[in-house]
Amino acid sequence: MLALDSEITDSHITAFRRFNRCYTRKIGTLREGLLDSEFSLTEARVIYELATREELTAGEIVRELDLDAGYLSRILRKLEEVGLLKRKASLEDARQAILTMTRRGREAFADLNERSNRQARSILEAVPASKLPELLHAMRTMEEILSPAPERAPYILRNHRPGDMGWVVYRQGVLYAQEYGWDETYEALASRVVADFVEGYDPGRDRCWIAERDGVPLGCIFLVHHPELTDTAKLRLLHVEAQVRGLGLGKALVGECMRFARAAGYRKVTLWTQSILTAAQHIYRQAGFRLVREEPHHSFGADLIAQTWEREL
Amino acid sequence: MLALDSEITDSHITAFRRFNRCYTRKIGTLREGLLDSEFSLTEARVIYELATREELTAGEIVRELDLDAGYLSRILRKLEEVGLLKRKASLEDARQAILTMTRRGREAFADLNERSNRQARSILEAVPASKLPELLHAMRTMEEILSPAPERAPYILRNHRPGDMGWVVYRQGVLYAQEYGWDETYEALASRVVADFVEGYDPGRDRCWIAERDGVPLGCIFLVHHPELTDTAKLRLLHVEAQVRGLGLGKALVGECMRFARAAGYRKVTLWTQSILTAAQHIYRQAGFRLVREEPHHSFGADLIAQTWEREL
DNA sequence: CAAATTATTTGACTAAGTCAAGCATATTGA
DNA sequence: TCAATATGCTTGACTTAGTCAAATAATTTG
Repeated sequence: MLALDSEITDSHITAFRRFNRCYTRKIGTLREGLLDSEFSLTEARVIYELATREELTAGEIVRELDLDAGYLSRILRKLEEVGLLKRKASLEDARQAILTMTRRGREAFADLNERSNRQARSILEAVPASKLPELLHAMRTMEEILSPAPERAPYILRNHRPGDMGWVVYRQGVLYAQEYGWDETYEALASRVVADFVEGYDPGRDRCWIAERDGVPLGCIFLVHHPELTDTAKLRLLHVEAQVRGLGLGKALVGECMRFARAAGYRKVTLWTQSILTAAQHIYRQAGFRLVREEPHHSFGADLIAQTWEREL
Repeated sequence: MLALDSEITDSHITAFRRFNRCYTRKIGTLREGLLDSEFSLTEARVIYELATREELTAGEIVRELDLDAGYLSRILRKLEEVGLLKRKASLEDARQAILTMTRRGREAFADLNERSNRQARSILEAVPASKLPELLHAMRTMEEILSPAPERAPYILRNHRPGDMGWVVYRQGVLYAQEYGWDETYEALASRVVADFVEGYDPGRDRCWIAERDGVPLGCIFLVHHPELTDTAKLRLLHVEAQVRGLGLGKALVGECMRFARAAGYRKVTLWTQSILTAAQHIYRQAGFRLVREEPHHSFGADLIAQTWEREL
């Protein structure tokens, strides 16, 4: 298609430029924080590179920060003169010098870093707490789309802590209301499940995992002991936030669960789900579960088919 | 953890700063587009102001763009010399001059604009077409969150809908964990309360209000019928988000509750709270409640004094 | 109407960055 | 092998962007 070799319209460009204006203004305030330090913005960027990556050469910094080589040369001399930086001869190439920060250099970096953190914090503090996850997610999205960085966004799995139980009920309530129109009785059910989990919590037999990135929760799963059968565990409340689906997060959560179940000595894991939650079914099947029972019912304001899945360990 | 008065963690700050680094770099390439034009970035900003807003004075530009007055003075002289700008005497104040672009000035602006558009387009063209909507959505999200909303929308009180129950548990869990170090058993309790509310919901006797602004929930309150006493209601789960305290939201929520309680025919409203929640006590007292009982207990991982308050209607 | 304030201009200055030439070392190809 | 060329870094000379304080003229205030 020759004529339309892009789908970019004027309104896209307008939106993009409007964002730039808005963000440039925000960033302007960030710079002010460095203003009373003894380093210029560029010097601070150089110090950042030197401090966060060991054994650099001048050329690497030039390429990384896209600086003029002469300018950098002077900056490095200044840093060396004030004792923040040491050069040592490179064995591979006598034209280069290996740059390393001195202890004082690392201190200067720590100070700059602290300043920047405070600046960043002051901006984030002005954001309503409820909007913070949304903001951080939007930033991450932009980064991943704009920068060709191929590395897959890392997430971490951690156990629950205060705040998580409510988050689970909250997000699942919103999610299932949005996607399937379930009413608040689902939240009531989820509330009961988390309440039971917390009150009956036995660290050897129960566990909750929260998947998190940049301090923002992305998904969760629970493994709880069966009320009657000692050798059976129940997998509950699996969900993955809509924006991060397709990264294998669900699979990772279930995998973590199964590892724990095995280590805890369970012989069997069961789970209860709904037929319309097809993405989850795929994950369960992959994890070795099989569907053992189906049953129509009316719950959460909808007609559903409940499913029971099982897997022997 | 020290008394955290915000929920901003190191990982949030790291993520924010990582985005800034990434985006600063992107913006750097945007500037290059102006490099081969005859105007500096600041000159371009001045031209933008002059072209998009008629009848400016120098002082207005100084305030709008936060420039040094002397610097601006020289920029304006340059623009006038090359024939982009005309000054005419102000009738109101002879010290000022009214600045207007000439036809050539508007052409120069159109040219700059075109350049910026091409730059923006070239960045957007590098984005896979399938990711474009996601990118633009993320930008708009950031803008809306970061830039101070122009109109101060007042809050509204509305009844609950799907998503709210979970939000209540979530926010209260986070709030009390942060402010008082309560553990997740508080969330378990709140979960049970909302579950009971939903399952026993009787529209004539029970109600939940969510305070909301711009679609963002800010606080909540519940009024539920007493399990045994027909003429008694219980007020539960009052909370106001930290950022909007001091606006009288708590008072408004309790007031709404009391109006409903009267209309529903209750003769008495009781509530159970903790002695450390002093801000709430003030609201209860103002609303005509009186403290009838205190009792020490250990709950939510803390030593507390429970209070029962009552008010006859 | 004098004193204080405001809007703008001017002169003197500095910080930040660019460009090109130069030097020493490395690499390449006849 | 060695001359030609490329690379890594430095230096000098320069420009551009921006700051600061004093000056000037008009306006407002007590």
